[in-house]
Amino acid sequence: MEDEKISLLGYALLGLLYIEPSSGYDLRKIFALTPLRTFSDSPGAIYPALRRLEERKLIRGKIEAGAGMRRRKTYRLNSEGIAALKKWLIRPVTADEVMRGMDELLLRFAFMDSVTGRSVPVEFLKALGRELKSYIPTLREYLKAQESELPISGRLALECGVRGYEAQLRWVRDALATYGSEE
Amino acid sequence: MEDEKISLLGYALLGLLYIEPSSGYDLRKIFALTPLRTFSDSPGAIYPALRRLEERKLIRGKIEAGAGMRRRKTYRLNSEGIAALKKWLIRPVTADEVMRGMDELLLRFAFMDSVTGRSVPVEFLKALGRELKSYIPTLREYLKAQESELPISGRLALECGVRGYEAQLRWVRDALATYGSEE
DNA sequence: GGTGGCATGTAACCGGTTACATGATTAT
DNA sequence: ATAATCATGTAACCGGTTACATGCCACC
Repeated sequence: MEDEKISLLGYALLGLLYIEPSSGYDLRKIFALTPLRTFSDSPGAIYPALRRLEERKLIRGKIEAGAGMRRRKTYRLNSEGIAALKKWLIRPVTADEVMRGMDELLLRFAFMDSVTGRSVPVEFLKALGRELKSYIPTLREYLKAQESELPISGRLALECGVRGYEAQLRWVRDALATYGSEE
Repeated sequence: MEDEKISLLGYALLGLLYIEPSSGYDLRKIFALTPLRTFSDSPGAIYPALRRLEERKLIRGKIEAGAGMRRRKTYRLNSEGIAALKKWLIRPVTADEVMRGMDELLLRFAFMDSVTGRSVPVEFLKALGRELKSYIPTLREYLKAQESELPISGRLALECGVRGYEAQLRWVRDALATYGSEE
C-alpha cells in the first residue's frame, strides 16, 4: 500500500465519489452550490485532481456514450480507493489538527458513517471531545494572560475563536447523544 | 499604487510588523506558540514571504549588528506597507468571504483597531452581523431540505458548522456591545 | 569543547488559482 | 441562427511544504 499524499480536495472527491459515482461537472456543482463551497469549484482544481486520483488507481473514469447525450466521464472508487478513504477516516484525532482548525476533521466526520461502522464516528467524537476539553482552557489562559497586551479587536477575535471551540464541544455532546439514542 | 496580490500569510506578517517590528525568527515564534498557529511557522514559508514583501517595498529589513549579539534582521513597515494593510482592513465584508470561512475576516478584525479608528471595526461587525443573519437561515434550510438524503454524520457535521456560525453571530452582538460601552 | 538553541536562508516539489480554449447540446 | 449552458480540459504562475544547509553564540 503506497503512501503518496492526497490533498484535502482529493479526499473530498473520494468521499463524494464513494457516496455516489459522479462526473467532474457533478462534483463542481456540489462545490458550487452546497456547504462544501469551502472548496473551489474551478475546473483547474477539479479535473487535475481527478486525473491524479485515477493515476494513483484509486478511482476509475468511464466515458458515458449515448445517442443525444452529452459526453461525460463518470468516476467511481475501486477497492484501493475505498481503502485509502477508510485509512484517512480512521486516523486518530490529534491535538495538532484541533489547534490548526477543524476543517479536515469535520470533513472526515461527514463521510464517516457512509464508509465505516457506527463505532468509528462515536470514537471520533469522544476523542474530539477530549482534545477540545484540553485545548479550550489553554486558549482561555492565553487570553487572560495577554489581556492587557492585546488590542481590543485582537482580544475579541480570540474570544470569537474560543467561543467557536466551545460551541463545537457542546455539539460533540449532542452528537454523541444522537448516536446513543439510535442503538 | 500597484496591486499585486498579497497572500494571507503576507497580511498576517504586515499586521504583526505594524504592531511591533520583528525579525523572521520572532514571527516564527508567534506562529509556533500563539493562537496564530493556524499559520505555518516553517522558515520556508516565512523568510520567502518577508523577502517578497520587501521586494514590493512594503517593509524594510535592517540587520542589527552589535558586539556579542546574534545577527538578526528586523523588519518594519514603511508608509506603503501601512497603506496596503489599511486597504486590506477596510475591504467590505462580502457574503462570499463569510461562506468560504471566516479565517481571513477574523484576522482582519484582529488587526483593525491597532491600525484604523474605532469606526472601522464597528462597521465591520455590523456588516458581518448582517451577512451571518442572512447566511444562517439558508444553511438551516439546506439542512432541513437534505435531512433525509444526508448520512447521519453528514447531517451532524453540517449542524456543527451552523452552530459555529450562530456562535459567531452571538459574538458579533457582544463585540458591538463592548465597543458601545467604551465610548 | 561539544551540545543545543538562535537565526537565516535555499531548492525541489506540488497543488490550487487564474485564464484560456474547445466543442457539443439545448433553448429562444 | 445564436446565445447560454453543459462538460472537459490545458498551461502559466505562484506560494506553501518539506528537507536540507549554514554559522554563530551560550551553556555546562
